[in-house]
Amino acid sequence: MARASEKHTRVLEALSEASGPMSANELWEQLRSDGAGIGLATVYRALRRGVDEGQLTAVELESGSVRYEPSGLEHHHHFLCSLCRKAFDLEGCVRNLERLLPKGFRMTSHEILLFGTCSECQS
Amino acid sequence: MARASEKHTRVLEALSEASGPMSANELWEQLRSDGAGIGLATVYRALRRGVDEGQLTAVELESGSVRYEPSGLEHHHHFLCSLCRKAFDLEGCVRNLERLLPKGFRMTSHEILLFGTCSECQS
DNA sequence: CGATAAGTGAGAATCGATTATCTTTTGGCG
DNA sequence: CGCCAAAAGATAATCGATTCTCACTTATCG
Repeated sequence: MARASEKHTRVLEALSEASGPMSANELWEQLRSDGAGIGLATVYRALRRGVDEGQLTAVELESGSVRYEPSGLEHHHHFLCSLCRKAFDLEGCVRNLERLLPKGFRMTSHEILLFGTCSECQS
Repeated sequence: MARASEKHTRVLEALSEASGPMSANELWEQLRSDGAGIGLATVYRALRRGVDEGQLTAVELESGSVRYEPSGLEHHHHFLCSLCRKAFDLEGCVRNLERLLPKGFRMTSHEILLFGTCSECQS
């Protein structure tokens, strides 16, 4: 049976404390620099199990890298910093997206992504 | 010097007639089914040159595949059909995106992506 | 008509992300 | 304490997308 092992827990914790969705690699680097001896494979395992068990959700903001965030967050969107490549959660949404929809199309969800430089990279 | 060869031209033409950005593979399949004997490598070459020369722009709507569209289109967004995976251009935009921006962040561009089923796949 | 640089096709090679493998470690329980 | 399934680590293998290689074809220009 699945155990809430320490490494597994740390991956989930890191994500719930993050300011935005993170990729496997970002998590791996952060956890190591935090002093956790953890393998990349373990990070991937934790992410996969997290998604399978419903605690995590995968978000795809750009080609070639999937990021993860805790499930059940309030509806929100993301900001992707062009310099550090980090993703940040944004609050709020916009209205009337339906009016962009062509006739005959049905919309089930949407995504808004802002690009630019984050406050860190501004300096 | 670069020549405007037939194959190269057909890739650009296909893109300018498309109803949305297309991936290398989509272009390849469409051109072949249109009766053009063309290799995948040639499609990639045409796309790369198109981007280099400024006629094409790459857009990344989902992880693992880059799509291309003619440069210089009016500002617009995209719809991605969850069934056929095709991307479609949308007209119009929304206002007040700036208000989503956290303090200290600078926005240089944005992207809006609607998901659902296209009119074709509705039936 | 050549000559030659550009273009093409097909498949091998590469690349980054992710997964599998296999051995070692660890947590929980009798 | 000792057992054993679950976890973890390290690294090899895989996967899909893209690029490279190389032999062959085709414009273009003198």
